[in-house]
Amino acid sequence: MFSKACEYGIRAAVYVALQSLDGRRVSVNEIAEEIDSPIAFTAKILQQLSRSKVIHSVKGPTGGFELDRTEMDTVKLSMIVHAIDGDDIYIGCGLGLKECNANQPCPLHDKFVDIRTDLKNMLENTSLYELATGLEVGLTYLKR
Amino acid sequence: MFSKACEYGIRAAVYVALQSLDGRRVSVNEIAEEIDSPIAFTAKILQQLSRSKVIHSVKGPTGGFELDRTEMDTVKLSMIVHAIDGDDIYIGCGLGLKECNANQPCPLHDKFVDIRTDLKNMLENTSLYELATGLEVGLTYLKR
DNA sequence: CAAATAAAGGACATTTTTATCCTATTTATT
DNA sequence: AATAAATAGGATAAAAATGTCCTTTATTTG
Repeated sequence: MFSKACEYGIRAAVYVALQSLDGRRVSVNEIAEEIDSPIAFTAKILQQLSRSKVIHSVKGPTGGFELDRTEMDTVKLSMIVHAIDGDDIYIGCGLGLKECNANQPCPLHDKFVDIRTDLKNMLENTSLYELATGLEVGLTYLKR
Repeated sequence: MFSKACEYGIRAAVYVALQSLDGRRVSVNEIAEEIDSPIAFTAKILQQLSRSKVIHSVKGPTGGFELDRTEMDTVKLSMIVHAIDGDDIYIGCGLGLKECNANQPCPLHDKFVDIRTDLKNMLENTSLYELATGLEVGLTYLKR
């Protein structure tokens, strides 16, 4: 569904949000350790997220990644997916046709649109804050 | 969503079904031409589908690929996806966690399950016959 | 100011996916 | 039996995704 990069990206962003709830800024090393992902690859992804304004980065000692409380509400999963995987999930045809649309639909078009609309809505309505608080109260997990 | 191989596989299978409605057996070359896919790669995918009993292959002159009318009803998209992409779409965690399940869910688990259930149902309830007839009456398209 | 810390970024390596090419096998037709 | 047409399958190539390593840049602290 999502690329590996995107999976790591979401997990990383949720972890950053979780720690930011406590006012903690976190390093790439800590993030990779806590979400069980390859360090250097995770660093690249965090760069992307930072450039896309999904999370905030600070260089130097005591630096790291963080999000302020308002951003956690504003940042939806859709922004992360878009920053890393682009908009394939939203606009692409399920069967890979270039010119598939409502006027010239592929055999799967209508059925696919339904599912994708649900996915899109879910991503656009799910904030990092929501996911981070679920983790905080021990309802969900990020490792393994 | 699906791999390129799977996209080609579905398009190829639907085209085979469409032609089989008219009792026509089709060659790899014709299929690749009609669904606008790379010939040799498409041949490999057709081999997979043939080995998985999704379509029927016949060697030699006048040979090619075909499906009988009953098979078109029996063969669902889920079988094609399973034959080519395996069951990642069904069982994998949205965030790539190995041990994600209802007891130890990732932050996205519940929301993901809903969407995936819909996708699964769609794939399991959509037959090649249904897709082929849509093409036949000119409601849908396979190229571009 | 020097040293240490942490992200940014470039270059490269590995793995997986996608794609091609060539030979072998099967089979219909003459 | 010979030929030709078609799929099967092995070997390889190319491209994309994933992953690693090392240097640069920014910034805090002593």
